Amino acid sequence: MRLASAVIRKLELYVRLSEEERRRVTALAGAQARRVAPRRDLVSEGDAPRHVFMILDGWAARTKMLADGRRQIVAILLPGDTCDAHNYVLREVDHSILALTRMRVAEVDRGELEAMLDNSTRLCRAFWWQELCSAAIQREWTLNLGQRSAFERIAHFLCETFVRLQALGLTQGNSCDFPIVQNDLADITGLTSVHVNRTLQELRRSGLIILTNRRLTIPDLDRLKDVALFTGNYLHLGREGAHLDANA
Amino acid sequence: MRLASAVIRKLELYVRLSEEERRRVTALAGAQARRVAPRRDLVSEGDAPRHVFMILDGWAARTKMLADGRRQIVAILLPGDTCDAHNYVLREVDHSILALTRMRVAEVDRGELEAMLDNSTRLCRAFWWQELCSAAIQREWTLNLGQRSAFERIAHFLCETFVRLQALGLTQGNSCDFPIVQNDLADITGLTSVHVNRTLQELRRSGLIILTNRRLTIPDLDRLKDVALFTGNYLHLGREGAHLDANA
DNA sequence: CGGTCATTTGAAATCGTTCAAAAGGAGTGG
DNA sequence: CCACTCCTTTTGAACGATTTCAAATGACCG
Repeated sequence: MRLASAVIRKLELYVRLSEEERRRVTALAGAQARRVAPRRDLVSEGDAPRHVFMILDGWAARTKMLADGRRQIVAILLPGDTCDAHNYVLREVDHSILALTRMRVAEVDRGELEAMLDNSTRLCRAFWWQELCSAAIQREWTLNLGQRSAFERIAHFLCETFVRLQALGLTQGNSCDFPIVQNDLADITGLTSVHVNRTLQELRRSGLIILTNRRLTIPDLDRLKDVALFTGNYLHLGREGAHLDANA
Repeated sequence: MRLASAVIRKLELYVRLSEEERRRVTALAGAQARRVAPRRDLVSEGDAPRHVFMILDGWAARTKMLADGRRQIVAILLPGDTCDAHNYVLREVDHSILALTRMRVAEVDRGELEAMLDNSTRLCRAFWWQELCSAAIQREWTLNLGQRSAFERIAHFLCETFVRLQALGLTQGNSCDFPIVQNDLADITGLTSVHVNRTLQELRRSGLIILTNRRLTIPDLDRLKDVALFTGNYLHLGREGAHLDANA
């Protein structure tokens, strides 16, 4: 099943899985796949947690709203991401998940996921690792919003997203799909869309990025990282579970 | 042992524990207690994760730094908080933990913690719940920094902290200890300390808070919540695990 | 009583917002 | 294939929130 390949690739950023483990993940993710149209909510604030979502394809955003309508995107979910694996502990979710593009999502039954994890320490660890990485990204976003200027902030988001995609094999050379519109970018960075627009122009003028037609090119990633004060350490992409590899 | 009482109280915000479970937690937390002086790092960025920390007493901050020295406090840790229960999965930590006050901390061996959790689904769930709450708070901080004005932002932080303390029984009527200096408040809210100072004055002038001598009084919490656009839903303090209560 | 750290104040500069409108795509139905 | 609509991007000018820099004041500790 090609469908679940992003999920497997994501897990294997942490640890190499056995054939059997890969088969199981594939079966689980493939069985309950569903299509979602862009701009649709996968989950709405206040819902009781139902299933665990695995993103097979497409981009989504975790969003939070204030009573007066102000909206913040608090996380971007990319192919391979599993979200809310343990949320069933809570009574209701405190945020929404919004499809940014056309998507394919597996809505996994939590019991089945647990059964799978009970059978494999390695998988269990790999899912743990994912969750810790999301938490680390969330902390980095806090830093991003609190300390970086608009210019650095947008540059940082672009670096982060590019590196995340790269790890999954979803980049082509120094470019990648980038389906996020300026309005969303504003909700990600806590800026107005007007200022996002001007700042993007500045990034373009500096030759740091090329962004047209929902496609992003970063001619010199190291230079962009520099201006963004980006270090990838918090993404924990160094195959940190390699000592647990199957068949090693 | 009085020492671990905050830890127990925190866990019991989620689910009522059995005598036996309480005894175990107490033993675990009490055995490896340690004092920490204010302004000392408990954990430094780049360290390999060692133990799990349980805060018995005092306040701490999770901090992240940029290469040029800018610093952001990404979370406040209060008595009863357990941090980094599962961090051992990662190679190195991507942030520091700084004591804001004199503290008492239990440095728990991860194996012992796991052994305890293996023996009790209820405890396991309760620790889960804690971790999910921290993640929810982290998301709320992202919203806070991205969307709220300086005035709302500080008000929101004060609400959140007061409510968290209240849940632990660490408030006295409408006031509580508040050991955070304006400089730290600046690093929490992503503002300059000068602006924090002015905004605090504004909050005082509006009669929303009284803050002197490391002591915070909130004459009308509902009013403060209103101006902060604060809703406590993300703190998940509704005894959400009550259906799992021991002896119920 | 001196020293260190935290709070407060002022004035000028800057970054980012606001409001309003124009220009540029992309898709749809006639 | 054109006309129309909707959505996204871009532009301008004025305004406002927050920062910066520098210095004074106040509180606490040894």
